[in-house]
Amino acid sequence: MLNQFHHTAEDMIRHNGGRATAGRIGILAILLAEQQAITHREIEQRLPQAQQLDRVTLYRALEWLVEKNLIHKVTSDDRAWRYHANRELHSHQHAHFKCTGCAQVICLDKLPVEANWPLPAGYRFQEIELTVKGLCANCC
Amino acid sequence: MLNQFHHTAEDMIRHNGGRATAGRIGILAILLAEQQAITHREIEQRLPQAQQLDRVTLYRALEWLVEKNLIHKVTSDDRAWRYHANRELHSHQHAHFKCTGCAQVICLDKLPVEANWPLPAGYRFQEIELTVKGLCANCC
DNA sequence: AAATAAATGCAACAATGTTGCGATTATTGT
DNA sequence: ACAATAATCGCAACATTGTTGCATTTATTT
Repeated sequence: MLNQFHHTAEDMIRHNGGRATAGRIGILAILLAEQQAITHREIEQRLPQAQQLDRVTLYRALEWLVEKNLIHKVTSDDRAWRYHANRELHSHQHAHFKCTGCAQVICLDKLPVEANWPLPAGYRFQEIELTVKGLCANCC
Repeated sequence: MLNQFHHTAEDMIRHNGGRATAGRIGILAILLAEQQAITHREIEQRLPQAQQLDRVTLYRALEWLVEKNLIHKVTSDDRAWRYHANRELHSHQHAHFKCTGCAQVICLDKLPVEANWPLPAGYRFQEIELTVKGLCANCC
């Protein structure tokens, strides 16, 4: 199961001209296997004991993966970034849902908001960051 | 000019049954005078030398003001909250704009998104947090 | 002016993230 | 398979933002 993701992860990394290190592969595999966007801390916890990474290495690997557009970063209100693998079905711009009960973050696939946002004169639009807050099925 | 705001600030605080301390009044006056949402740090810088507050006091005053609904907090991607005075024209829910050049944050008054968001079954909607990113007139 | 609850300031801590730099390792060319 | 090399890693130290506990001060009430 996870092996499958390991293989995919390694491919994705090599296709981007990066070194296929155990750390990067492990991290990306975890993010590919995960339905939700998870934090640095949660990634650490999911890494097998045998291959724990230094915190700095983890941050740098995540930074690299974001740069290469293999994963994306979600801003949240608890000052911790969450990460999620990029899949084709996700348009570059999509919304996120955060449960105010358990802090789980999932991606919502559509972003039903026009990019032509009514900004003040002279302002230029770049992107939208949208988080819907509420309670997930478990916390309801 | 700022005196005007001081007066208003004091009124707002007293109407909410809180103590009208120099710190609270000063902070709220600054936020009332400001067009944008500003950080803890920026508030500190705008406070006159004569009445600098302890960092903790500032945080607690802001917390109180948010609680009393006199100001609101804006989540951003740089892990720092920004604060802005509540005005009647702002509906409880509104969007924010953040300039990726100068990090300035302003409030956009409308939130043209229905509250009936298409969430997964069993999920309950609470609120929307929306930030539009781009360049402000100065940074364009 | 005294009593009292509310607000403040200090010290210490917590969480998240970053920088510099020497050590290690994946990859490439032979 | 081996050596060379640049990319990656790990450690230590630091930065930023925010929080907690507790003793002191202060705005308000009586």
